[in-house]
Amino acid sequence: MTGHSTRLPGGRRPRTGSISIRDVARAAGVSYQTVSRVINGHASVRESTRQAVLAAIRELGYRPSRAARTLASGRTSSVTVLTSNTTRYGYAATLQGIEEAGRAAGFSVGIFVLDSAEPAAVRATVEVASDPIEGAVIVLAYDLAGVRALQALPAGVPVVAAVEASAAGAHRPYPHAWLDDRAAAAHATRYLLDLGHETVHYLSIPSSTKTSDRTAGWRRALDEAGVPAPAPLPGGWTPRSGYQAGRQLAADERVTAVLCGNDDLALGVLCAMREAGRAVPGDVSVVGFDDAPQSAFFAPALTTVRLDFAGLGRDCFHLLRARFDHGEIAATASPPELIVRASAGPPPASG
Amino acid sequence: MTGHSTRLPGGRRPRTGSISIRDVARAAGVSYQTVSRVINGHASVRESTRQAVLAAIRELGYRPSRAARTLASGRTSSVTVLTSNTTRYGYAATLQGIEEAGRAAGFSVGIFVLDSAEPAAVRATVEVASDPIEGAVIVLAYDLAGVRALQALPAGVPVVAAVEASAAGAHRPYPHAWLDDRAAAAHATRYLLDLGHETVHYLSIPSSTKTSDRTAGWRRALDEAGVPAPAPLPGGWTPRSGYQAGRQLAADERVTAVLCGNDDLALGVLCAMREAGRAVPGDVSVVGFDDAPQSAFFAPALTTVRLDFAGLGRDCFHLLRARFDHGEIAATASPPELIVRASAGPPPASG
DNA sequence: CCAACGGATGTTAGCGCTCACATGGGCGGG
DNA sequence: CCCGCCCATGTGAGCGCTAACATCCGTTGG
Repeated sequence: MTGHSTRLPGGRRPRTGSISIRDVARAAGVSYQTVSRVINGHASVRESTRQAVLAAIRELGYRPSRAARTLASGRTSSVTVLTSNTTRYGYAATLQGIEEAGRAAGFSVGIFVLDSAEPAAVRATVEVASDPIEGAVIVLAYDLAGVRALQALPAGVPVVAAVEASAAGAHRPYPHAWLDDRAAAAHATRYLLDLGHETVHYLSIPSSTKTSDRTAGWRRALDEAGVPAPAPLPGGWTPRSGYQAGRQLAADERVTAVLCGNDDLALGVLCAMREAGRAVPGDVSVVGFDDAPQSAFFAPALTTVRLDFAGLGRDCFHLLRARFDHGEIAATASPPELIVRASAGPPPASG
Repeated sequence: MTGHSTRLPGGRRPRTGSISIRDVARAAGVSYQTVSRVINGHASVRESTRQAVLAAIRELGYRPSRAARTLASGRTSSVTVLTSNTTRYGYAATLQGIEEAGRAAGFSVGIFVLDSAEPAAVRATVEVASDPIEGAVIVLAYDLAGVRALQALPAGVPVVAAVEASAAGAHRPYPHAWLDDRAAAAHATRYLLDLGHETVHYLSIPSSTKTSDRTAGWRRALDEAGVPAPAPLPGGWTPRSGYQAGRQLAADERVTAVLCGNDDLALGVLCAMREAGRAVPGDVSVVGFDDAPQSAFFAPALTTVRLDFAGLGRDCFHLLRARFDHGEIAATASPPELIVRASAGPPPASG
């Protein structure tokens, strides 16, 4: 027998070819702990040592392993965002905001999309998405799937939610950030009313709850003006859905103003009106929601409510950190703002 | 002295409160290795044992730690996608495709956005994004930032790229997936030519390389038809950019057909034409690229090229896995397809 | 001139998990 | 009736890193 040259019990695969902190230490002639100190910017490392380590790092092309670091420290440096969609403007922009804030703080952000609002499916996705150590989660709870995800999240997972306007009385057991789309909807409705319209119809996006906030804002404005609220039309998210609803709206001579739950819906409505020979804004005014980059170029240019989704995303991230670090965070999202363009005007002369 | 009750050297914080495989093992009365086997679906675990372990898992609410698993196995189960944007339709849809395929395979997907194409910025982002153990990266190299990221990626990082049509002769040192937008551009151009237009103008998106593939396809179709190619107009990504270029185009009586690098650009052009009193498609035909969900509802409905970004995303992911697992993957992305709607028609009667 | 100090560095343990191997108990065949 | 085999399970090691502590050294002040 060749003795110790035989594979010892536990003699291991050299597995990954990646260079570790130990390789760097060897190259720099220090202990690996010193390397760790350099990486983490700890004080009390002599400048010459630090330089030697840095040189070794560069030479070997060493990059730290996030997994190992997370495991060893117990501190995570990544967030997972749960969303039902990545292509819709509001969602994508929020995501981009989260990523921006996260990257600035040295966090990596992961995404999980909720394919369906089906409780079992949501539960399954949530299950894998909520890692006990990678932990932190941001849920885009603009819709049913998101709200359900929030509920399905195991207790103890640090979470913040991006939600529709926070209801005054609603108790939410998790930190959350929101854009005041309730006030925004009220504002847009009032704008239309002030233009002289007798009432304003509302084409809604699918709601996350029984009472959508945009719907609530619209209804409030109508109530305050003492105007009876027509039944809101339930819409989807897409232009197609807006188009279908738009055909109904166009067929009804009495509708002269319609507020849409988002710009895609408004685009569909615009298309349906054109097809039906109803002039916008001559015969009917339409106002959108979100101010997607395209909306200024619709025919006619869409009057809409601008929402600072990226700011909301950043706020969500900061809220998450605040939860662990300190206590205070300043909101960075701009308040909603009505962008007046060409798609809304006074009602036609004769009623 | 209370003896061993004093903190031993190395006596540790019980740090994370999270339940580990060992807690489950204790609860189920087996070794932690058996728990590991159950989790990983290994054979040779007696059914009764498996059930006991499963019960313990449920009861304790145990969820495996991805970090620990990755670290121990050396195998990663996550991908990072590098992109310069998340809101643009093509990017967002590709991302969604990657996520879908990834989730189906039990992978988590992270994103890093490249804020700028500035080499130093790209390098910095790439540096943090490429974890030596989480390793795998998909780059959305539709633009300069993406292409630079590809170059800046440290050697040894497993990477696949989503690129513009693969140039026949171009040697790419990494696996990549693409949609044949070169052929698609040629097809769209030919369509316009066949409609009777003397030539076709091209409004390009910013190119990742000196020779964009969409541009190349357009030029090829023109060459094949023996038609001189007008200078392509350099555009950006946004409707605004399309609008600005569109004003120039509208001012030139000779342009009767314009192909746009994406639908946003086309939207801007449509807007500019309308403003200039040039009828679409009566006076000038415009064709877009991508087939965003909005495009069918533009005024007029946009004739455009549909690109299967989600399929491309899925392909990228599978390519990445194939690199390590087996060798073959079947493309799932649908080929580009010209969607004929209302924005293109024959040129005006008199030349 | 030596104790006490403190800055720089090394040592030990272990995060939660997987891998390679060791072990034990039930079974069939000689 | 005992051996060898295999299935089920346990044990030992270590993935790359951080935290806590130990140690070593050159100073300084009494």
